[in-house]
Amino acid sequence: MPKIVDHDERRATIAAAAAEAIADEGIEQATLKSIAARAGVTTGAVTHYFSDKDDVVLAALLHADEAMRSRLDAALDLGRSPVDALLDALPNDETSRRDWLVWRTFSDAAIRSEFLRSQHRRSQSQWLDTATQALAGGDGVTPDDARLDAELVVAVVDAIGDAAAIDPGAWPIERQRSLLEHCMRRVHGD
Amino acid sequence: MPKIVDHDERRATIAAAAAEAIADEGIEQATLKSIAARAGVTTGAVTHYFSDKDDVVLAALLHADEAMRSRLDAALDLGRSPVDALLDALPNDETSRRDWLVWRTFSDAAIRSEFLRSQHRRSQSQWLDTATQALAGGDGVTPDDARLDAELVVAVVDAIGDAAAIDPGAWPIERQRSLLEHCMRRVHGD
Amino acid sequence: MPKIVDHDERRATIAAAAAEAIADEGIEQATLKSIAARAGVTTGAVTHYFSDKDDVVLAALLHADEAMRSRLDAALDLGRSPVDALLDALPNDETSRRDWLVWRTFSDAAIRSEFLRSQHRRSQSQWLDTATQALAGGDGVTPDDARLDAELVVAVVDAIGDAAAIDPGAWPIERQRSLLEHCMRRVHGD
Amino acid sequence: MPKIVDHDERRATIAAAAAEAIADEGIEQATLKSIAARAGVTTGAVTHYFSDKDDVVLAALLHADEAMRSRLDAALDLGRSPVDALLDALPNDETSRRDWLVWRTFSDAAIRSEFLRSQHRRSQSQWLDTATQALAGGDGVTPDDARLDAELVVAVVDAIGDAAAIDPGAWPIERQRSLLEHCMRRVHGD
DNA sequence: TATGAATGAGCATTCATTCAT
DNA sequence: AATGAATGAATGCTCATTCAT
Repeated sequence: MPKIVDHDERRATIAAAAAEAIADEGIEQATLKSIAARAGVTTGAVTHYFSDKDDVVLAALLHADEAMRSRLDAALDLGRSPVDALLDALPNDETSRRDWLVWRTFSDAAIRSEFLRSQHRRSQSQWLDTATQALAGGDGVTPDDARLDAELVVAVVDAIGDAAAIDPGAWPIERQRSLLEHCMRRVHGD
Repeated sequence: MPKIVDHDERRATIAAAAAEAIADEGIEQATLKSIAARAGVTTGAVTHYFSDKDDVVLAALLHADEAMRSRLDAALDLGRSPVDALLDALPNDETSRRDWLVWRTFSDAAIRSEFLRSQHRRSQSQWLDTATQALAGGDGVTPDDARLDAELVVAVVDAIGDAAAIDPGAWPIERQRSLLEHCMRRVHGD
Repeated sequence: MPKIVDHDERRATIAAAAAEAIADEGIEQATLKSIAARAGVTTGAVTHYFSDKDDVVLAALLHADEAMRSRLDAALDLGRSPVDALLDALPNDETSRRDWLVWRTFSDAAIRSEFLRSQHRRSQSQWLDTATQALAGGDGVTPDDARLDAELVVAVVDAIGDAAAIDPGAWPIERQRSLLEHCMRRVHGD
Repeated sequence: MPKIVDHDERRATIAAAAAEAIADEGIEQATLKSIAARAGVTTGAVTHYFSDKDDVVLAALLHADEAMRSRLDAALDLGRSPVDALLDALPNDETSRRDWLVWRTFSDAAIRSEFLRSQHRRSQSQWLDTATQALAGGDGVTPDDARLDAELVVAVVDAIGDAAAIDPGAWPIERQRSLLEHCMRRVHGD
């Protein structure tokens, strides 16, 4: 019998290490060696679980995407207000910032890959669906406007997340909250 | 007698070629050789006018940033409405999309460089100032709210520009206009 | 109770798989993994039966050498004419071509290994002995000439086998037969 | 002005070094590093003049092929007898043996490459043409038989060259001459 | 007996950089 | 001012080998 390992768990560990490396060093500077070192294995182990670097990177991107979505869903499930839930998902600590940085990388990679673009689009529309649901229930709002309101909120969240991930110093949580709440006020016509 | 060349013009040509290369191939894949080829010179010429690759890249980023700002200013000077002016600046053709892609690269680079981060921040606040001015004049709006409205619009424009640069197919100009106009409606309380 | 396996049979199976792999992919491209896959086992099993890759390769070379010789001996035992027997041994189907390709590899390996060179030499002289016997019986031929005739025939067979193994399209069986028969005619003075 | 070098001469030097390396170490063991070292340059220089390893190898193969042909042609031009000329071309010293070893490698490579196979075939037919011409002039020999005689001689020369390249110790020049002269005697019906 | 996880050395290749001309 | 030859470090990747199970 071979050494017993959980193949999927192993892949997940390496994917998480890769996400870290990508966030810290950028997608090109994140070498197999640095990814392996973060995961505490050798480069050979990485190529044992992934066919090539693209494969590792893809796993890292999906890993971070999934993590971001989970964070938002968890917050909503806990019954927090949309604003609070979104603030939970925005880059406010090491982990969430890391995921936003990886998400940026995902977007960049999507520019030059048909396949990643479709993944990216799918992920985007899931965000939009969640937002549309979370914002539902306003009176006297046409479905078209409801959709546009959701797009508006998603756009603002994206912009805040991007800006805060790039320059955390310029976007403390209070600034994030203040802009997000203003957005909600404008959307609700207050 | 040495050959007479306009040093600055030469640098600008190469910077523009580098911006093109970065947008087309990504910052890492854009090699000195490919940049030189686009500019119609040899790698030696590039290193003659720039100290190293970072220097070329910086020039390319500033070049594209400048181009985007000019486009917006020009549109406003022509007396176009804020919405039309912003749509002019958003990625609607090869050139504007290219500049947005370079802007993304700029943002990425700012993540890991103190110097670029300060440049990036300055560029962002110029956008915000322009937006604040362009949107000014609403009655019964407190200065704080005016500032937040401007931030909101800038955020939405950033998000649209980003999304459209990444996935132009998903963001035809009509969609850009429709979301932007909705944003304005909400801001003006219609 | 340990699983019961026939050690020698197991080695033979793997050696045959290795011969196949070497003929198909070349000696360097034939990896332990690809050899194991052809044999329907894991790489661990291969290293269990052989000390290292060189050992597997050696077994494959001897395996193919043995197969070629058997094919010639069998044909002669069936009472076929020397020409027909040799044509049987030449590369005329998948199997015989494969063995010739492995034989080439054997020769290559012999260039850089004292040990393989001696094996190779022994194998060559067995061919020569067989040929000398098969061609024996001409009248008025001195023993020296008989030996040279045999060398001549072996040389021609080697050359045909080589050429046909390398470029089967250029060496259909008719061409092989025609050259071989011409050789015999010249040897017999017709 | 750049450093002035003769591009073609540079390529030829590296190709010769590669031929040496291939003969000494085999095609796979001949690394770019070892080739570069033999040529007295760095690996970067090799890739500067050749697009990749395949390209270097091809140049080496053609280089050796050309050298062998030249050697035969030169001997014939000097008015030597066919036998003497062929013996000149056969592996009798370091250089000629090296070329025969590279020729073997060429043949091997031709097995798996359509392109090399066509090159190989062309080279083979040039040998045959030369042989046909050199042997021409026998009385009472039909053209068909003349062609077959040439094929026979070429086959024997190939076989001797191959054997002598692989195992020089077993094929001193006297043995090469003796078999080749016997071949000629049989062809001429003595 | 047999597995396949893990290693790490070695490869071809790419590329920013230097520099003789 | 401009060239492009040459360098050499670094990368992704392959693979024989080892070994815990």
